[in-house]
Amino acid sequence: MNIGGVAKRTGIPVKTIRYYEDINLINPLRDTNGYRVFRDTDMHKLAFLGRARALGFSIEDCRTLMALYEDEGRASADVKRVAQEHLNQIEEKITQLQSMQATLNELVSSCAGDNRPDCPILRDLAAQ
Amino acid sequence: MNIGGVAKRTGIPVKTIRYYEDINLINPLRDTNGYRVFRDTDMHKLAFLGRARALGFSIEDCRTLMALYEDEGRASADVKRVAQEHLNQIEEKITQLQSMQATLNELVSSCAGDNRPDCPILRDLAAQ
DNA sequence: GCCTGACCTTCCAGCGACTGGAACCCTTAT
DNA sequence: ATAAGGGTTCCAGTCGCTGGAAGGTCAGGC
Repeated sequence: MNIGGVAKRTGIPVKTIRYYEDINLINPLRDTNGYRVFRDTDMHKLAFLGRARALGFSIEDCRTLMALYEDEGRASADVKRVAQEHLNQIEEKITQLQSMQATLNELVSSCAGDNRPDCPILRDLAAQ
Repeated sequence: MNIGGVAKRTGIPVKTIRYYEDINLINPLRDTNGYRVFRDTDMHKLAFLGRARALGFSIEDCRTLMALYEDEGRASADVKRVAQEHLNQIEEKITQLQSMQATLNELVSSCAGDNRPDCPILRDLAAQ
């Protein structure tokens, strides 16, 4: 299958697929005309990548996870560690965003939002 | 005051301050030796930027907010709109991250994390 | 007057994960 | 023969810094 078909099937943009080849996440064959030819294994890998990326794993994490997936002798502990660390980072990020959200919520709801210049949001940012 | 002192006072790294000048967020004077000289207004601007960035506003939002701050004839509605939009994006991001968190939590807690290869995390990613 | 060390300067490159665009080749249908 | 719709490579840009190289400046001690 050509790259366009793969993009349609996996939902991963053509450019992204090419990029994944560039950074050696996948390694499709080439036709005599130079076109990429994707086998089932390539499609599987892309699907795997798509799901891992959707869970927010970094490209390097994806690389690690794929390697573990292909290593029959892996220890599930290694997989779990990667996932746990990623989960921790997500939780940290959520906490951070929630703190921003709380502050912003307060500021936004205390701002009249009319055509007068007086604004508690700017007052807070200027910390007068 | 020189850039080093400003960095210490505001907590904004030297490199970042120079970058802010580069993109015309601030405009410190220059001494005869070429050193940047920061007035109170520059420090104020930097503090403003620091707080806005800490609330997650993009650099372009910061530019807009600073312009509004300096415009005595502003309408608070304009400020509110910027903040509200930003808040919406933060809330969207939180929702997204929480969904990842839920999935990852399930996967992580269902993985034995021992030295055997069997792993529900990889099974899920492979969607076998 | 010189040395050292801590400042300061500019400029260029790199991060992550794509994305857009230019310039060009291949295939298929009309 | 041509046009549309694939495919290819390569380069540049996104965002907000950050690191490093190469060099100028300043203050204090000898």
